[in-house]
Amino acid sequence: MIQLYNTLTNKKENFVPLVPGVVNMYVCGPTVYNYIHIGNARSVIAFDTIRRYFEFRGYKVNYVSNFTDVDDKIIREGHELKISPREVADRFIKAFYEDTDALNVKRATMNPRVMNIMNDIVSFISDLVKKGYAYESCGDVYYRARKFKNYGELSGQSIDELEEGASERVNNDELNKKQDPLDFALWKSAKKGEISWESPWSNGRPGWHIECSVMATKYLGETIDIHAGGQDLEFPHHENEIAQSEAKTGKKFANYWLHNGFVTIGKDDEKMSKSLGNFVTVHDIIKKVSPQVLRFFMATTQYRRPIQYSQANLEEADTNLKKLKNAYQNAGYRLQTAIKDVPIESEIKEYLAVQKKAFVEALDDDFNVQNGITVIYELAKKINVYSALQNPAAKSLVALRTLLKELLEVFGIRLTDNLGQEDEEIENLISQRNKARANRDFANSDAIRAELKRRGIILEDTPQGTRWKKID
RNA sequence: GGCGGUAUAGCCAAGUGGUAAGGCAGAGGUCUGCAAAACCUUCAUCACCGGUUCAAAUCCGGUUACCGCCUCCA
Repeated sequence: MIQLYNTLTNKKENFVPLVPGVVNMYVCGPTVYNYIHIGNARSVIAFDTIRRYFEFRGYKVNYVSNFTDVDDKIIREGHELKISPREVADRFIKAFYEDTDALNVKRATMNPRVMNIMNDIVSFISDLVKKGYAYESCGDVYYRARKFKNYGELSGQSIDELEEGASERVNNDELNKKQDPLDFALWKSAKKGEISWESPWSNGRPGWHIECSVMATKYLGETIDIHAGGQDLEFPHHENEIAQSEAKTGKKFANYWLHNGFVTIGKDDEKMSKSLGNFVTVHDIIKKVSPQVLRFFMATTQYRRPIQYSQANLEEADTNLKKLKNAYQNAGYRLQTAIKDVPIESEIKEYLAVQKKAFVEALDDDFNVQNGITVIYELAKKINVYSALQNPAAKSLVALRTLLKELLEVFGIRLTDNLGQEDEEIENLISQRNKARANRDFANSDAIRAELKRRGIILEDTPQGTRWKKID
């Protein structure tokens, strides 16, 4: 039984989907006005990993994540680049896919865009107006927060406390239009020259929160299993989504709310964000660090914990990932000389079952990837020990490395064999080197090894002979 | 001020009452001509104070420090 920490109740709960075997999840996606930063990547990777785990456990996952392509920042960016908002969005949606593909993030079942569902948004808002949950004011439409009785439920705040915070910062212009400082915009009339869409109230565009309510209910149903996003979206974004959706449908919006922790940066572990200006984009980072390493680094930290982004931590992830790759490749190499015609030892069979069970128990517990990765290290060690035996059975080697591969897939890590083969020139150099070694002409043999290393080829002498691989 | 989250070895990090998993780094060793890869051994009393208990990192009370949300942000 999978257990999830539900932000709505602040408790770990058994996960029971509405439809057995199916998970409908909605994940808040980025505003596409720039390359994604590693904080966005963290969220994307965290929920991709969770999705992969659900699939590993046999669920079918319908995964919907939006692109916010109507927004002040996009309009501003468009002005600067002298292109339309749509072109800004197109450009950075393309970049989003490039970056997330590099991170081996599975494509969402669907990535709806705000511009494409304008009619649905207008109709959703109209319903809220009809029901008395929203009102028009000077061409804008606002949501009556106080009218929704559970307002504040998700963030655990009483409405009066929220009111206090809100009243301090609402400016006069807003205050004049709003009946209450807590009310938030569903529709904003366009300023002169701004991109806009027609509506019963004004030519304008939607407020920020409404798109997710519309998309989630439109594509996944009035009640969804899981709604996810960054911790900073808990209030007001998700609070407002609940208010909008539940006021309209009269049904519970989402059964489980999942929020990922932040990426921190610098010696003070400060939150990284676009507004603080201390952000690092994935686009830049993967020029220097293998995207697989970044993926491994993030996927092996439990989604609710903060992640400290630092060179040292990335390097450690790199070391650890290499170790796992080596185990896989060591077994692959040994396969060539392993005994073919014997069955898997029962001890190995049992071992694999025990490890897999331990992995599932770990991840079932609110995706405790730390304990999951411990199982994987244990498995890697076993593989190395088994590979070093006098007479390993090919079938056991295959079974061992298959489990390793399968488990790492959950983290979005793809293992491959990278042993070099069938390169005549390199094979020749290796056999020259081995002749030199046999003659104890180590000066010569080391020179050959150094030359190959210069060309990106690593040699490893094993009891089964010399193998080589490319530096990755 | 309100709400929430952290605090375990040099670093990352498991562990919710029974005597501190795992990884990195470090030290020693095995294998190797030397390497590489790998394996073995070694390395902490859990922020602080007080309490409950036969027994607490784990429960209770208090203190301190850090982070986040309450305004656009994953």
